[in-house]
Amino acid sequence: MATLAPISIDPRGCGEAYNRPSPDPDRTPRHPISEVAAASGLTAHTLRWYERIGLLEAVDRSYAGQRRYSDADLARLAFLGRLRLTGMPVADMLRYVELVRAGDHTYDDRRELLVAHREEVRQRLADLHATLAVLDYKIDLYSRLPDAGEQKESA
Amino acid sequence: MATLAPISIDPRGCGEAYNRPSPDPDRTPRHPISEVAAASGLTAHTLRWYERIGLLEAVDRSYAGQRRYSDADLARLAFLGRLRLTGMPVADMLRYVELVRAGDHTYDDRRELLVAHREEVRQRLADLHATLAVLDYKIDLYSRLPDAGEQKESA
DNA sequence: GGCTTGCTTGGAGTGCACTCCAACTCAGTA
DNA sequence: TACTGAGTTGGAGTGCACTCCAAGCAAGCC
Repeated sequence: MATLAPISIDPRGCGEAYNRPSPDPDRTPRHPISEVAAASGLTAHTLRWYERIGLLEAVDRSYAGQRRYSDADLARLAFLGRLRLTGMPVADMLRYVELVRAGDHTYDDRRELLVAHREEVRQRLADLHATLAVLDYKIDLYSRLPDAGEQKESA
Repeated sequence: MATLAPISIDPRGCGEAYNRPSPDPDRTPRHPISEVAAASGLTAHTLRWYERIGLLEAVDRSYAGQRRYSDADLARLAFLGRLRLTGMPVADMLRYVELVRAGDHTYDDRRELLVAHREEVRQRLADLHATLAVLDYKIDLYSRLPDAGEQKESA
């Protein structure tokens, strides 16, 4: 719901980060949930929920059991956030990450899914542009006719 | 929910149609709900619901009690459809039509409301554009690496 | 020790925007 | 006259995506 604040990490890198051939166990800095919430525009609630439903791989924990997000987690989140922000249903996002988890032989399916979403995005862009024109027209109209005090029957 | 099929009437004219100084009782053709549903992309259910909650003025009825939408109704619907399609909450749409009903002294408030929505629309446009770039990047990536059969660990 | 702050959990609750239901009326056709 | 199809109603139900809750734990500070 909240506008997704741009996260510092390039969202393009995320899908790839999923299936890194695990060279070494990722020594990048770790982030507590509050920080990730602030950076991603998602609430801590939502972050936990995404993990619960499988949108996010189980996140690392501190020895006290608290979540510690890696930079790769952030990158995944950034991309997922973009998908969500542009209206992809959570169910489709889930399907996408399941394809990613399934391995390299799902490239075609993943591409197909993204292409379909791109079409949706283009359609929305067109709708928004068209509406922007209408809004400009009406706003201009109202600006030319500032509050007329009162006139004819109104109710 | 359904994509709003473009309605044949210019949506810019609608707000004005609300407060026509009632010159004569509008002799334009009348349309049954099924036709309006098809034209507007809203379901008949939704059209009745909009009327019930006050988004639409009580629509004229045939002598048998069935709704007969005027062209002015269609124009209002076209604009409301645009607002809805671009994410304005129904509550805000309701506020807008209440301002319209309240009379000509609410121009400023109406303009303010539309300006706020225009900002939302612009923000969405920016988000969508940014995401489009990411999608292009990843789709291109998947196109270059078509299904790798299988490789490393996948699960 | 006591307090605050930040985090944990599963399950229940919320808000929005429809969407459907059952029972009904009316118009048109055979 | 029977049937079909399109319309009517208020209230209840649905689906999605969160969002909150209560109860609890651990760390840091006075």
